Amino acid sequence: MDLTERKLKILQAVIADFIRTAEPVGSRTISKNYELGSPATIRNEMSDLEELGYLTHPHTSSGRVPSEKAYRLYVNELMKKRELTQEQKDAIARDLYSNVTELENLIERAAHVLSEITNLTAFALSPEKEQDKLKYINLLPVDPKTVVLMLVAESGEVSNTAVRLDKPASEDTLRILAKNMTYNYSGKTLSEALTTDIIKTFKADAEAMAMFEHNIAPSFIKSLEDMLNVNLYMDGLTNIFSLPEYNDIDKARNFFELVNRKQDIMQKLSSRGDGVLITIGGENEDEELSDCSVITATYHVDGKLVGKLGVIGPTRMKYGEVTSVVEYLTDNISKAFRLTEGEGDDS
Amino acid sequence: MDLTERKLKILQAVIADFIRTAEPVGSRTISKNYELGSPATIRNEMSDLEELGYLTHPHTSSGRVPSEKAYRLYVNELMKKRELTQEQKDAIARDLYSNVTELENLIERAAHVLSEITNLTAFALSPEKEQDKLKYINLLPVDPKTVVLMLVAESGEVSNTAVRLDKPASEDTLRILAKNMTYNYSGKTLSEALTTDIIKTFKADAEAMAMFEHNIAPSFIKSLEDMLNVNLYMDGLTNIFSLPEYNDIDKARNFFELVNRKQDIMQKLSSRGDGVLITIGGENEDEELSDCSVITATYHVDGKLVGKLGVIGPTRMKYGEVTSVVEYLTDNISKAFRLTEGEGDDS
DNA sequence: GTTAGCACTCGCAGCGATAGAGTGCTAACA
DNA sequence: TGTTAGCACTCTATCGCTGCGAGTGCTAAC
Repeated sequence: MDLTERKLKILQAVIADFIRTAEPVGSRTISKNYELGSPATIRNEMSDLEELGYLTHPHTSSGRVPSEKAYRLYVNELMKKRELTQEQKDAIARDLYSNVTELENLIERAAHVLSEITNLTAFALSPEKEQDKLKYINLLPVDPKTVVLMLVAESGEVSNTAVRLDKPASEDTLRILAKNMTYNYSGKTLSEALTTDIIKTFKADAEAMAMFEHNIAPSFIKSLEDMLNVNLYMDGLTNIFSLPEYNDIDKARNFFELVNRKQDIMQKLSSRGDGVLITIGGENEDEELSDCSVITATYHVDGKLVGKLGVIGPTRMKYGEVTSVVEYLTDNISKAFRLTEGEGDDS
Repeated sequence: MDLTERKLKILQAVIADFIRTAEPVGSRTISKNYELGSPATIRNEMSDLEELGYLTHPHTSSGRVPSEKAYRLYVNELMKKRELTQEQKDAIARDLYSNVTELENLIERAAHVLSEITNLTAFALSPEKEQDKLKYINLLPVDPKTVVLMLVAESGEVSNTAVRLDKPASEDTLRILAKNMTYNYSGKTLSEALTTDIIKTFKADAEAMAMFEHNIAPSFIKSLEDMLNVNLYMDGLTNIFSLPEYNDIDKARNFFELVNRKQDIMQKLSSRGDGVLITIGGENEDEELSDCSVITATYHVDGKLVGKLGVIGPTRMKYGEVTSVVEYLTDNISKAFRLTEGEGDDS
């Protein structure tokens, strides 16, 4: 790793140029635009860099292209995180908060903003809710044989489902059931609630029990599952059409088919580590992503809810810029939601 | 329009062949595969058909391609709606009902199934809810300064929002407000509720009024708007990559950019008429759709909720087959939901 | 009215020639 | 010893040319 100063500068120049133009970079170009010596000198240095594995050659008589190793070095040491300008920050904030009332909404917007700024395909996962706790459960009569099962979580999320009953239920019965449920489940995390054997925890008369078991419990489980569900938002899919690496129709097709498998994508993303994480080309375990880079970051809401967002694009991407934006966005989501939740926490 | 029998048959043959192969159809092909005369005869007839505007010529020495006028004739008179086989119907039903509990879910699935069967891009709009009526409104205390505003509509849809209050509210106050709201709004359609001047209809003490006006009314309006919102589901976007007409990267790009503008698409779709509707190429008012055909159909739930689904694809599409599938699907959605709703209507 | 035959048109794949970008190597220079 | 100018060489991309094949339109015969 003991590259000379000049080699580092040349490498950086090649990477910068290639990221900008997507064309192999020749020695003359570097020589002209940077004060690093004559084309011949640059050539010699480039030749060394190639031997060291930082550059490659599409064919003998073409310029140099950075290897994954080069990008890795760039990301770790050379790249400067470009701090966003105030204007950019303002623009992001404006876009992000316009017309947003719910977290899901904010997340969706974040994916949108991210794709707009980076000109890449962006995604965002709504928070994982394993740690969210049930706070309050209620059963509300709508008509004699319909009740609404309402669950409120500590995060503020509310779920409700209309439940059909086999026989009419008295308000009393409902009240008892709801009380019982709240007593047994409030304070439990959603996943705990889901794995608790529901029936055993109950005390009520036979009729109420039967109703609970046959009508309410299934809906309760379904609601919990729904609340636990993580949503994936994607945006900027068509941005790849502007990238020369996807000019080939088959490449474009593969990309779309990849990102269309939402289940796969969600799994891949959620298995990634925390913080800002950059994986380049073959560093992605996934064969299909071997010529893409993926940048993800984690946002936290109230130190409990955790979600991810990021971009996917060709290995040639503006790592510095994208990283800054992704960081800024995750910070802002955390802030925005601590704020909303905070309004109430002081009571 | 007084085409001879043979001309009609030839036209039909050309259309069928072109729909299958996407290649201009030559006279020899027709002559070999159908008993309609020698190549020379067919050529003469084709020449006539061209003069009448039913066929065109990409260039002098290539086969014939059907014009939009030809497709229109085909759709109106020549095409046989291919009744689905029992297997196909079963497969659809299986796909459609697997794991479906809510209407939204069913609609989303319908779009999926439709795209799978037709190999085209399919979309489905969730029902318009202007005619849905409010049935029941409730305000439920969660903690001293949080209540949940719950709206239940006659269609069974339930909406709720957590509302933060400026000051704690007593259960009594909430009960009075909820009663008042139910009294004033139940039986009103969602749009009526939205246009009713909310404050005027109220009678309550000053404090309750203030709380209603500042905290609850805005959430109420938002909830109504949410409930009125129509969702667009699309599926099978990548199917166009299998179509030769989208082998050109620019064509593909345009298509994706078109269907990505969801707002536009929704507007275009909802402004279309009822029943099964086929628009071919230039018949679409929209410039961008001028080389596409669009087939939509309307589904009804309980004779009240109305939504649309359909496909979009090149003018060369299997009109007969697609029409049948679209019809079968809309019928089944109507049935499926009359069923679910029906369970309760007998009470 | 139908059909065989034939000249003609046009798109397309394959081929070679050419230009241009860029390298690697050698030799000279500081 | 490191740097640089010069030059031969390599490889790609582009253009024009050619020949092939598919298909037409027309004419004349049936």
